[in-house]
Amino acid sequence: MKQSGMKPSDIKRITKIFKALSNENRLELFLEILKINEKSFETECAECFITDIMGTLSIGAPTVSHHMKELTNAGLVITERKGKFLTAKINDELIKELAEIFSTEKS
Amino acid sequence: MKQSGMKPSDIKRITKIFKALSNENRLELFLEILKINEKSFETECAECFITDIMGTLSIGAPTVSHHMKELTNAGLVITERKGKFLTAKINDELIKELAEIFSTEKS
DNA sequence: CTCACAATTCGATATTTGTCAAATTTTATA
DNA sequence: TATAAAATTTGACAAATATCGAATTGTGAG
Repeated sequence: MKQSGMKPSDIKRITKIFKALSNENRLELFLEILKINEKSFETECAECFITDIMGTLSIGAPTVSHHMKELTNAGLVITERKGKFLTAKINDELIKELAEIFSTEKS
Repeated sequence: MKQSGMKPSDIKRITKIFKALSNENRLELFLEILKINEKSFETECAECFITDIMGTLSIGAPTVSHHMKELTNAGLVITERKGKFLTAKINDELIKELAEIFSTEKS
């Protein structure tokens, strides 16, 4: 029961995380990055090229750029520029923290 | 990796859940209900009186009412009227589903 | 060097959201 | 039944958000 005594700053940080996941396009971006992250469990190459994902979404490049920044600011993903391209990978530590919030004794 | 092939309707449903948790006051409401839910694991009385929580928040009754409806609509909590009062308990099934989204092979 | 392409920034706009005060409804009880 | 307390509904409004098109920047390839 990790969430019992939560500091106001934690509340704020966590709402920011959930807000980042509360938009359809942003959630799809995140899940896509998460999927790549899982797939490349054995191989250590867990990077994901954002350009590739873009095609599957019905929004323009400026909006994707904006959404990526929100996912990054929330701490959910870590981005890196590879030449012309932007890559992203999952911040596994944060995911672990989120998993704990939803882990209950009533399994 | 439950989230890989997710239907559009699922995406929408899940964004609604995260949106419900993306506001500070609503998250505090939810966590408070969750705390009661966990505490009363052995005893089967997992209900939580909303009036009691209200005092800890700095918003008025209409806003609390509105927030409770959002948590309910998202499926996170189940409410019931007990006389004059409103009680809420956690929808454990949904919490389990959320836990799965964040469960990763990279434990 | 320049061209093409990926990404970002900027400015604008329509929509959604959080909150409140006032009015209304529900329910227990004096 | 009359009152009070809890909750909800309604209507309003300011603030935040998602998205876009246009302009700009960064980068590798020819």
